[in-house]
Amino acid sequence: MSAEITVLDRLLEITVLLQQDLARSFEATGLTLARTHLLWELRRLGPSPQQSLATALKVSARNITGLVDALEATGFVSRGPHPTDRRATLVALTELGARTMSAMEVEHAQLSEQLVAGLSESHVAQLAAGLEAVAERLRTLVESSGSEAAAKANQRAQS
Amino acid sequence: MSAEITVLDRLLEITVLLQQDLARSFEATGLTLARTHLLWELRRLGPSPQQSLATALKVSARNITGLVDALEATGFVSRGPHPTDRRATLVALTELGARTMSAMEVEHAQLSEQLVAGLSESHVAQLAAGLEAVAERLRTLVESSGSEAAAKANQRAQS
DNA sequence: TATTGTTATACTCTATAACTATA
DNA sequence: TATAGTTATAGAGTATAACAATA
Repeated sequence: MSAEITVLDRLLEITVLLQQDLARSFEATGLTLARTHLLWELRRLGPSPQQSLATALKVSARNITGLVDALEATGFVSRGPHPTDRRATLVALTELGARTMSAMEVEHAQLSEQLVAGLSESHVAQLAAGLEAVAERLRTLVESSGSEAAAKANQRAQS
Repeated sequence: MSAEITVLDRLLEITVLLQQDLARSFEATGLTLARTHLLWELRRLGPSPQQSLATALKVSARNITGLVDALEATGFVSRGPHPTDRRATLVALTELGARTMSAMEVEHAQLSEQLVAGLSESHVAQLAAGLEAVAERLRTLVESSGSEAAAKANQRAQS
């Protein structure tokens, strides 16, 4: 019983620590978490209309406008015309943006190794499997909450 | 090599999912993450001066003023005089605040169980041990970055 | 009519600096 | 002099709603 609580508590602790570590690695570039997240997706997707980024980041279109404004002003991305849709703009990584993301990818790989340094192959495999199981349960919870959220809110509002 | 990457990537995914799930559970109460965090600490510490809360949450005193303002306006906490130091105010949970935190504690326990539901006792124990190892490495990284951060920033600024 | 992106507006979290009242 | 909390100011992230240009 207390063992289960420990897993969640450890995950919450790790959540905080990971964010601190990521924030530290951004400091040197002047980037923030939200802006880096956008760059990271852009590297994965290639040049994209803002609408695609809004969907990928699960964030409003207005929010993307602001993030791209800031990233454009600091030289990490550029806006260009969409080849076929004149309503849309294509956001692309600049050379600086691409270089920054490459460096971040290296740091990501280093952190991956450091996190499990000293653990045996089999322990790492077990850990990965356990995390996959936890992630699967969380995915189910979050997805199902989409439909339950409204019902719950109504329930409590009436009580 | 790719196994290590999987552990970090899983943790990052879980980080996002956990925050979504927590946000969902706040929705019903009208609380936000930052305000709930304050209430959670208050429940642990008991009635506290704002300065103690600033230290516990690792956040500026100004920030605490804003959070307590909002929580006071919505009835979750109350401000009272400090018995011996007339400069300080004592922040305490109201009956609503205490009731809300009790409910949240129950949800926390339920989530703990759901996360590892279906896993055997020994798997859960292994998972907890693996997470403890990862957390330990992260703690070391974040602590050491405190002194390294300045040096790294200088390095990159010069290159 | 529907979609893309922007302007307008607003709220939350966060920080630093200056100031007041007390220690 | 130092500390607790507030006011003043600022910036980042987020959201909804109204609007223009284009599909």
